[in-house]
Amino acid sequence: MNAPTAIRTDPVSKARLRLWLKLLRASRQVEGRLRERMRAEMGSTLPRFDVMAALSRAPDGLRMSEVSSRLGVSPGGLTGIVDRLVAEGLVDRRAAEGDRRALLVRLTPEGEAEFARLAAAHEGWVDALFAPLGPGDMADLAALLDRIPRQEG
Amino acid sequence: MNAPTAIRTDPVSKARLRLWLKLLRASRQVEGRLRERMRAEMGSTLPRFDVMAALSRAPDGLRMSEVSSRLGVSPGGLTGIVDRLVAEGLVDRRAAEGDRRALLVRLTPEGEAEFARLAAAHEGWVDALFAPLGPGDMADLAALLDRIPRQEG
DNA sequence: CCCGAATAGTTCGGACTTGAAATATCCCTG
DNA sequence: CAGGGATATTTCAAGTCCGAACTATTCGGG
Repeated sequence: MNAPTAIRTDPVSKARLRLWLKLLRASRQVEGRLRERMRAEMGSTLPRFDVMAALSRAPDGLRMSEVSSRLGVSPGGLTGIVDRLVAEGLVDRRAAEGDRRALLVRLTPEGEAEFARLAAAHEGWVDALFAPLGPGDMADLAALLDRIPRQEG
Repeated sequence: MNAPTAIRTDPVSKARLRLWLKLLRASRQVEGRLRERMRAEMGSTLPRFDVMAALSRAPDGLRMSEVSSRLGVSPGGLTGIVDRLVAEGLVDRRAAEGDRRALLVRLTPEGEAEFARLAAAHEGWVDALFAPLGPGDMADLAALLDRIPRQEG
């Protein structure tokens, strides 16, 4: 009678699907708000900000490939973003010593100032968006997210 | 001495920033894998799949604006995706009765078959990616994600 | 030393994204 | 019943993204 073996769609996999959709929605929600404010209040974009954030930690510059892999953006896509940052004078691109294939990309002083401005605003926005989560919640959420597989595998 | 009031960068807001980056990375990681397999194994894309998924729940069709708001994609962007689905014969777009501004979009029989194929594969991929999380973990994660603000606010 | 494989970047084509402007239609109010 | 504001959709420009093809350079083995 109503044999459980006849269940067609495994409820566990459906639950995982719903969880994934929830995770995706949450992430998109936050990202969308950050992008909107970055555009409207700062006149910039998240990809530009991400690249500047990576460079801000490396005063001596990073190779294109290093930025690309750290941000998880494809090398082709990075070229365009850096092109625009260079055109705006926020970033500096020059040959790496010892390897004529590679380029070193670095923030200019203007780029550092601009990044400081964007980073302060960005941190405040994130702080506000995640305010409902207490310290324990944050630790729990971080631990759970760590259980989702990374990279290759 | 060492007055706490002098702390320059609030560690709580830094922790929130790290948490957001972790959430973003997790989400991008999963999405990237799904996109890759959708492309390589199914010859499709996530946006197409998302639109078809929305339509699959509405046998009588949905308005462009309904699909757009359900998926959180801008109306302009939706036009292009639906254009391509129509060109492939997977979707059917026709005038709504009683409102000459609106269009009803619906899966064709071919679209339903294609969606069934994609959905089965997609569910399996998500299932595998979230396999490390047990039922309790999933409930916890869902509850935490629900604490992040939605929509306008 | 030299050639082929690996690596660094760019270029290209195509898809998707947003936000703003333009069109068309609806609906409400005076 | 006419105008005006709201709504539904498309078009457009700009940016971002991927993946594949291409160029340039480096490195390793014979």
